[in-house]
Amino acid sequence: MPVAKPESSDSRVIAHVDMDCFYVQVEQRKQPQLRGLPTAVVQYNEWKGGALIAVSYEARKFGVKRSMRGEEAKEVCPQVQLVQVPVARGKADLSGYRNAGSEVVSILARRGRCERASIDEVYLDLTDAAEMMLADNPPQGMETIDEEALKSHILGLNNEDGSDVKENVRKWIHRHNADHRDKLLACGILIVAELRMQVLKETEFTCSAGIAHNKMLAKLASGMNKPAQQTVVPFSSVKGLLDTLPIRKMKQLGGKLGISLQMDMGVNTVGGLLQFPEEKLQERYGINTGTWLWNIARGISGEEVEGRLLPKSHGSGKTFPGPRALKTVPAVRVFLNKKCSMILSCHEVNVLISFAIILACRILCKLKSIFWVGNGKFSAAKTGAEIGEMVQHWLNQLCEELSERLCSDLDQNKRIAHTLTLHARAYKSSDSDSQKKFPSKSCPLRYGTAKIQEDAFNLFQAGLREYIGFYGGKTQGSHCSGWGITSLSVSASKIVPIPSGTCSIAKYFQGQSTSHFSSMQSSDNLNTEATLSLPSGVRSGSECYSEVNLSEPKIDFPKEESWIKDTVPDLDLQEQKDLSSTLSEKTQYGFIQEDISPLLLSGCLEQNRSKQQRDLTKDESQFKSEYKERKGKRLKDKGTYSIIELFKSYSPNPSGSFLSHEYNRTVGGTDASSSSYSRDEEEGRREAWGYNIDEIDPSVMEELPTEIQDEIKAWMQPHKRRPNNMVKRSCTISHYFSPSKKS
DNA sequence: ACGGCTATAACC
DNA sequence: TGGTTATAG
Repeated sequence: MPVAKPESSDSRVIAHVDMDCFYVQVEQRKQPQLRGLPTAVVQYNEWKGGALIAVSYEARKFGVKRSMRGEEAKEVCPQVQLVQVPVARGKADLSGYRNAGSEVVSILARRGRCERASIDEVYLDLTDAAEMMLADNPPQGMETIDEEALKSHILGLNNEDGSDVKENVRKWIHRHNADHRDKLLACGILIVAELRMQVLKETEFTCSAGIAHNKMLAKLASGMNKPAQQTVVPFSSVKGLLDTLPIRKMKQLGGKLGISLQMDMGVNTVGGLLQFPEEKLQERYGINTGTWLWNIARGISGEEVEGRLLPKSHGSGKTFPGPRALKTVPAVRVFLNKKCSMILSCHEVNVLISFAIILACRILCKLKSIFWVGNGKFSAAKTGAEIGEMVQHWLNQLCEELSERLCSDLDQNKRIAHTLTLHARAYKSSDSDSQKKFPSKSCPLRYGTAKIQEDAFNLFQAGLREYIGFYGGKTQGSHCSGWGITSLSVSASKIVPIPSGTCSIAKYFQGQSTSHFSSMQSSDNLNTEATLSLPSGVRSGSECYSEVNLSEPKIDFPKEESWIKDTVPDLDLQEQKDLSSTLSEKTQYGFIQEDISPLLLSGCLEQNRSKQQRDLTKDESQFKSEYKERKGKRLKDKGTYSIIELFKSYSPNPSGSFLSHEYNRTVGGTDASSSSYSRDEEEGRREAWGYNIDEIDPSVMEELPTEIQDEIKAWMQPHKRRPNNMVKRSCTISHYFSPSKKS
């Protein structure tokens, strides 16, 4: 798993910054009266006081630990303040913490390349900043050293008998005879101290940091002195550090690999690895892991700090542990059924009363099952159909959250996700292979909450078909009863920035509209060129996505309302092929530019529309005829419309445009800027995508600055080397049009 | 059959 | 490739 990347004589300055009990700090900022008190953040308060996921340092003094239950925490520390994780849509909502993390990242990114390693951790490459400082204003010549920097811990600095620790640090920083690497680290100390103070000042959060020559050592160091302190690993103290470092403390070695090292190789410290030749380690753990191990034993780790401020994927999930599993036969029902049969078999009881009781039990069960769907309290259900409803209910919640997050990512960072993946865990109580895993499934991601919900549910059904397997129809009815779902999650990945052309055009308009674009621009945009410049025909026509099998028969559940629906509008076979080949083309590397605007429109605008307007989507036959029509027109489409639509979608209000009405009319002949869509306007909006390049008033172009004009011109005649392009694009657009079914 | 919810990366 | 597995906080 870890990949080898040797690099000797590493003179970089790398920092790892780790927020102190981050969730607690976020809650304390919200409720300042909690500051200084033993505090813990807890999620799901129903069962034994909920599970702790973050513990303040004050509370840790009392022995409160992560992964305690709320009640346990109260036992060891009665005065502990328990704050609940916010709940939205029946699940924990971490968005407050994610946003707080972004605040921090935007500050830490100021002095060098910055990699967001998790919600509360970043790596910084401060080499350039340190070299610059060394050249311009070296610490050795500074009169005073910042107080925060003086509080640093420098590994290997001998602080003996009551000597003034800060004074020792000051001397270390000031040393003129230090080697170049130590001097660089001295600069790193000052820079990181300053960054940490800025973080504190601007966000009220404290953090700890490690400063070293590579990521591995910086990470190691950041955890050594917490909270609110920083630790430095000079080159000279690396060996001493690793020689005694328990091997499990090393990142990546906290799991099975670390256990294996201990058990199979008898190695208990990182330094203990030194005795093995590289070949031996490779032989045992594979070429990559082997070299990696050999290197870390020597403190070598060439991993670069990636310039990435934003996450690579978004996900939303929920577990339904044990008793709460989304399962077929709930305990309560079994219990009641037993009672019922006991009563029935008891002769002295009046038959009429028996029936009344049974009826009452049935109603109770029914109520519970419905109630559960309403507020998530009960997991009672009895048939596959009802499990389906529960799954659908939760998937809808998860997809809603995911969609919301995708939309803000699009808004704030101008990025689009291309793959939707569904994960689930399930159990089968009766069957032989009960430990069989529920397969995860993915498909192209279409923007828009309803579409994501629909697709996710289809993915679930595809997974379920595989998971349950097909054992005949009716005879097996009873075998289907013993299964349940213990976790569900949906995630969006393959997130790429909108092409730079679009971005620079967007920036031009940014100047004209008011504050629509938010501050967090990622350095990821740099990747855009690379993405776009990749040769487009590289891959042969092979499929990019394994298709969810679209034409499988429905599963027969015992007595069944078959809740597994057909998954796609029934296009003819050729059309389906077109669609899928489009998908593989589209998602090859990045995407075809023309795909953007349908995404933007059908996605985020739709999100802003009210729910009752959602049923405006076209029905299936309309969709099909429109699809065919577009197939016919494809050669006329040149991609122009997508520019226009893109502009519209950048408008500061939900539906309107920052372009003037005149502009809209000129360009599209449709006024799409009213604040809500009527059915007609919806139609107009759709039709707008069909604009022919010739329909655009040339004067529109002339209003733009020349460099933008050039960009657009280049954009209008793209993909010369790829005559097939138009066909594929056309299909893709139809794909985005595909009607959302009810959900 | 309670440690929940995310996220990343390597492997095949 | 997508899907699985390991890892971490």
